[in-house]
Amino acid sequence: MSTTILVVEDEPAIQQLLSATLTRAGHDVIRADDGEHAMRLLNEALPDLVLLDWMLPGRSGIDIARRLRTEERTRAIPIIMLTARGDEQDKVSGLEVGADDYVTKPFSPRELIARIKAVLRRRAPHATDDPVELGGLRLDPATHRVTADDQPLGLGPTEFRLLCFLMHNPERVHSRAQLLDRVWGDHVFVEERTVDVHIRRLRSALEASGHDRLIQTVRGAGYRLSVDPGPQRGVG
Amino acid sequence: MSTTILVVEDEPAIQQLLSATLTRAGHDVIRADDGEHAMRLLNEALPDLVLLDWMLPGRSGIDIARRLRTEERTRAIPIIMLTARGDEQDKVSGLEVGADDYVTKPFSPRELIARIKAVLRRRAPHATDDPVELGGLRLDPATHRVTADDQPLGLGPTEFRLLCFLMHNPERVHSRAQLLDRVWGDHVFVEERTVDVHIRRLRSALEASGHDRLIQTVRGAGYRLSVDPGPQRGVG
DNA sequence: GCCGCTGTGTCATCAATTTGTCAAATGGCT
DNA sequence: AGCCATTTGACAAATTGATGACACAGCGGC
Repeated sequence: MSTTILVVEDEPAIQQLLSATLTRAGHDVIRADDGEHAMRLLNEALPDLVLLDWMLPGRSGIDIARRLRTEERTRAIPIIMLTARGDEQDKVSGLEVGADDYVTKPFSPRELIARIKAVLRRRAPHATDDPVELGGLRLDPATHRVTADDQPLGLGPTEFRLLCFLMHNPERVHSRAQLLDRVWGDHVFVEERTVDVHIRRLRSALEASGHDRLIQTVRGAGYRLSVDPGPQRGVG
Repeated sequence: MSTTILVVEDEPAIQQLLSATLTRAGHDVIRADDGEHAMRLLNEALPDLVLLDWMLPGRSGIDIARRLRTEERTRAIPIIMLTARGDEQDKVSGLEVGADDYVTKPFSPRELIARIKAVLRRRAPHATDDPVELGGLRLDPATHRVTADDQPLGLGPTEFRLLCFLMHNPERVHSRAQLLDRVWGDHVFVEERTVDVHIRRLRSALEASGHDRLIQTVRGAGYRLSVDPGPQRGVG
């Protein structure tokens, strides 16, 4: 998970703790000691999420949040605020300004991580939940079911994702690199040949119903999902 | 999105917050301070959705919900209730009366918007407080009873809510995170693995009658309630 | 107030699947 | 035939889910 988190916290000890916790959880961390500092950093690069202490010297947390929400460029960035325990007023004002969630001090690292994860997940646009159908093959993301001519198929998680991607982007050749990016995730370190293996696994699952012919190999280029078998070599 | 939302909330600050949040999200807002007020507004024009505080002075939220569900004219209007955090009884009674969803206070605006959107999207299904039945399993929100082939079952509170949610949303695969959100509540902090444990408890309660097979594990995705056992891995 | 219950959330551990890689086999193309 | 790209079968490591045990908080009875 290569998400960058901006931590705005004046107390060095807490800042250190936050930073360590987040780093250990696999996030990149940028730190700011106060509002001014935070604003400067925000001008350089936009983080994926802002973790904001509500009680800051000078410009208070609420100011920063408000400003983030005002400007077009930063409006979409999720904000999690750190508040003192039991300060209801903080929570209300924070949520009013548009914070996405809050964590009360003292916080448990696990809880912090969990909330960050939850917020990031919530903001992820829902991948289309509509069923796709093609050449007798039917895949329903919502129920996580696949049928070939109404016969249920059992696929492993990766095969499912692979087929899901192919069915949403049929009639197009996808290189192995593209498939790795889109199906496996951004920058995972996996051999390109591994794609072959999963294509094979997917094919053998489709074999029983003869739907394996939908997955075509384009020599030197990649794979394609198509009802049309395509021309044979030398044939018009 | 020109949806009109009726907000029923007695506390001015919260009402203000709700109104601001909803307006910013592009909804039209009508406000009522109490049950009577709400009823008067409902006589004038029907909103597309009602956001209802469960704890109201005078006529309680549950009364309003019940009345909305009773009258033909208002029966189809989706209801989202606002409950205090962790009030189990509220959640259960809310489901009984037929609320479509609930949000616990304090709530995050983003979450609220998301739930409203979700409810509006699926507006159609969701029987009210009628008993749900599926594959010989029968759950009656009104009496808080569950039977398997007419044999009464004893379930703990959480297991009941879990089963209730699953039976209202069958076939669909729910990730652990989604289940935590929908069954446990908004701002609770529990491990995702805990869902496994409760699924197991629910299963062992259903085991005696063999209904545990209704609860299916979808590896890498979550859980699903369905009569259709689904295929084994690799089988066509 | 004390005590035993019930319901919950966490863990540690075990079992089952899934997955990334290799290396050898296959097959197309020139 | 010779060169490559792709297909396949086999494997060991890594994930992921199922289970049983446990500690603890809340509750009601005594």
